[in-house]
Amino acid sequence: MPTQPVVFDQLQTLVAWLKVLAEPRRLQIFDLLMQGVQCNCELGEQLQLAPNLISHHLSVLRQAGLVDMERDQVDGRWVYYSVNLAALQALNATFGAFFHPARMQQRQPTCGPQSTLLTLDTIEEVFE
Amino acid sequence: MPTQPVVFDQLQTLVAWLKVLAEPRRLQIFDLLMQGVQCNCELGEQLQLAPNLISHHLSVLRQAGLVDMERDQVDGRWVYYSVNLAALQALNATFGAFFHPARMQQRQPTCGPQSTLLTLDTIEEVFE
DNA sequence: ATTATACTTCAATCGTGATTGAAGTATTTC
DNA sequence: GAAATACTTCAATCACGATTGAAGTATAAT
Repeated sequence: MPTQPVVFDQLQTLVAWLKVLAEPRRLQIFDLLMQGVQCNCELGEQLQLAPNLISHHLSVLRQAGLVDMERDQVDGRWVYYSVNLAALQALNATFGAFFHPARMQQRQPTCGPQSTLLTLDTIEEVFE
Repeated sequence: MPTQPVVFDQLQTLVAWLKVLAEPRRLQIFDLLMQGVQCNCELGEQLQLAPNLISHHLSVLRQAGLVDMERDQVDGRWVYYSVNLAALQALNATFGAFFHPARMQQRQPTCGPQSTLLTLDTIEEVFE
């Protein structure tokens, strides 16, 4: 029985991130925040989306640690949102590692007729 | 009004991929296929999942172009699945580009009190 | 204090997609 | 040709999450 290629926890973390980002509006919001700090109303105007929806999506992004929030020092009614750089770096590194083409391996199925075919890799084992 | 940072189509494509992969079982299946060719039954045994579910997830992965399918030449009842290398490369490149930390930019909100504060970038424009 | 603004939270509805179980298909073996 | 195997497709249920609308909160202006 082959060992599990990626640790379960890593996979769960990756799925959590993917779930958060696999939503058009949310990905757009994230993308807009890559352009720099923005407030709810700016995002809403650009995406033609109601403020409560923006707020909701931002909270999801925030819970995932992908986005930071900061209240205005002068007028506390305003809230500014930005991408969390550390999270972005972690995200990028994890994605890059997981989906790196070099991780792909050669392997024959262990069941079906193919499993009995000899490959260049296994043929030497037979003669031992 | 700022220009849209990423073209809508690109974003949709990315979301489509993310949706497909943002599912624990599916990501596990994809991860297992990174180890090499496998058939339905092998995957099912490793994940303790019914064959029809495996089949369903594989068809989703296949529709997204991420996974290829091949019938056994000797015994056509057996079907082998593998990761599509070109798709993996495209995926990796797109993710890498989108989530690259270097894409992050400095920007001040255009509304709220912050918008009236002068920055080093904008202060020279004022004197023109 | 009262009102207005900017945003957040809550409750309810709606839709998409995961899961389940059963029927269907393709292929090989007897 | 009939039975068996490996897998696929279909129909139905279930659950999670997006959306909506309304109430709630925090802050500032009057």
